[in-house]
Amino acid sequence: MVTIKDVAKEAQVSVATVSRVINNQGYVHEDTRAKVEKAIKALQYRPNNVARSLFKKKSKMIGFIVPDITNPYFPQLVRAVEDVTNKAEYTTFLCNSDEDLKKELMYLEKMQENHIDGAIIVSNTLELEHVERLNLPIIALDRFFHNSIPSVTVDNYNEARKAVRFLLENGCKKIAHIKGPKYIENSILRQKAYEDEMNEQNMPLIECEGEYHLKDSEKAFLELLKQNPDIDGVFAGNDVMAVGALKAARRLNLSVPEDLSVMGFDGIEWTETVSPEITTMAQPIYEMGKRAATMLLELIDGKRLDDVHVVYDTEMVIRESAKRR
Amino acid sequence: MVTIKDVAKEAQVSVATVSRVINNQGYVHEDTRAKVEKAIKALQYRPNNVARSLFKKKSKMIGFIVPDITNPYFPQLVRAVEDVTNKAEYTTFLCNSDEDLKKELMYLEKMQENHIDGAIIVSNTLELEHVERLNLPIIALDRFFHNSIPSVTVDNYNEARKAVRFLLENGCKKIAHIKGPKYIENSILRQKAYEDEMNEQNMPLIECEGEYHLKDSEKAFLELLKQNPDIDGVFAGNDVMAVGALKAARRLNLSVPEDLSVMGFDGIEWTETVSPEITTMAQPIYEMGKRAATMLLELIDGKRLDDVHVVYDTEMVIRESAKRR
DNA sequence: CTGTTAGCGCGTTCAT
DNA sequence: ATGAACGCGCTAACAG
Repeated sequence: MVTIKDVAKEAQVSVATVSRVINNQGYVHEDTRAKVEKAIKALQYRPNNVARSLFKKKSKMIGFIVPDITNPYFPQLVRAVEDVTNKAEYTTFLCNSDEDLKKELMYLEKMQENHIDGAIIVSNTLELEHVERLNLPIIALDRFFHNSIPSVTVDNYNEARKAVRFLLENGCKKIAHIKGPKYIENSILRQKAYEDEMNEQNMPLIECEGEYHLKDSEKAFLELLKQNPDIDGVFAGNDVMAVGALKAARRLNLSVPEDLSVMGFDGIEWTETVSPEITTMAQPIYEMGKRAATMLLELIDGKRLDDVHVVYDTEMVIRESAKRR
Repeated sequence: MVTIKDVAKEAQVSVATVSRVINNQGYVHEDTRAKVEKAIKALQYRPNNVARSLFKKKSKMIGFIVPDITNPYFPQLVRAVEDVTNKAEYTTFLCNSDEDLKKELMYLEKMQENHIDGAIIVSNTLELEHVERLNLPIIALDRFFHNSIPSVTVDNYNEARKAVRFLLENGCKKIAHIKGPKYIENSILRQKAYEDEMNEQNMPLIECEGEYHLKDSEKAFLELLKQNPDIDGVFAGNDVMAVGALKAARRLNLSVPEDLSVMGFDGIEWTETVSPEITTMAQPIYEMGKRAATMLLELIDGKRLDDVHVVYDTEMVIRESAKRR
């Protein structure tokens, strides 16, 4: 391994001078700079970020904890975060938590050990103290975490109400809801929105559990449809489950949207791959990831955040599965 | 920050002793060990992996370069790699290259600077010298890289031939192929397989360019169908493009598989979300990621690999879009 | 403008 | 069984 010392020797200067050249700071004569740069090139020298981190207590690395990268919602987020942090010369550690507290804690420790400069987390299981004791800039993404932790989310409740209202306005008489997991904040808010909207219209609640998964949703909703053949609309807690609903409908030879209107939430690409394409409340996913990353970098730079809790609206993307009458 | 020194002071021993306890090596009296462990707990001490890496020249981090995490094939791979490396106490840096040589090189430099212990790469653009000068264990995944770089891939050529043969055997008379990008090895092999199989049967080649993307594929294949209404089978270079083909068929009101048989390649989840579900040559994606990660760890541990170039078969998953007559 | 030097936190000889 | 001391590669005073 070629070190700063080797470069110094090659260029016949001191290590300090080399350091000045690398970091582009302090005075250094043009001629010496040229000599050093030549030596660097000749030796193919790359500064050792580990040594640098040790001294600076800044690693230029950030952590990102997501529940499960194979859930199509998250890759977009990861992409956005990486695009932003990268431009600022940061690298990103990715961690899959499986919504498992133990794993999350393990990852936090690892991050701490590696001296990361900050982290973005998508979690409902971690508690404030776990995060606070890192004593590091943290941004909560996709899910609100705690008042004292800056966050980037969508207005799940109000946007979900809009979704249900859309089904109502278009003449659906019996609207079901496919719920997500009980322990996920988002999921609860979307469910509550459905219930409040329905109650306000004095309409009966018909629900089943889809666990944010395709197969679970398909199965549960199939049962629900069998028991309630007059269901003519469904609001799924996320797009993955909306696809499940579509599959269930197909099994019973129901036409969408003629017999059944299907409404999703999230705006993932799946909604465009299926037929009919699914109407959904699209989150500005990439934008959210970008924002969270930008905020994190600001915190790392010691700046203060303009908005601590950023809440986005969704965009209702009307497609085939539920449309204006 | 609490360091090894603080622990030493608290436990009234030397740093060397604390180090011995942490790393569980060398002799240390049970009583002193207890004292040290108590101090560690009291101070909530965590060893600083940065300092450790500096000394050991081992960071317990590995790099993983993928073209684009939003392509549904890769999250599975990422998942598998992470699951394996994690068990061995490694953390994974994720990098999106966009198949862009510049980005890939930038990432390699970053990895080097951060002193990673090894890397897994999915790339066709990098050249041997770029990778070799890292002087680090490297595994090529999904795409063969160079004879001297261990790899984990599927037998693209032969498995693609099987796919085409399946369409032939089931009576397709005019079979088209939707090609992937020209610069990706996999894509070329699958195309060649199609061409060889067709030529062997003295059947005409009908091709269009799908770029491994949904929209591109849909658009290109739509045109192709218009010009060749008698196409009754299509082998898409990957599943994403197979979905595009399905959408194109729907636009022309063609029934799948009655009017048109559709065959994909990869085995991503999309093939199950659409209707009809797509017949595809499913790669053991998770297994491949696991294998690559395992191999990398073996190399890092200084072991020799049993198989340097691992080639998997695919599994033909016969579903609705193309089936036995 | 440039060089010398003292650590950053840790692991490891080498003594004891 | 334990401690003192050196060095991993780098940066930031401090001198000159």
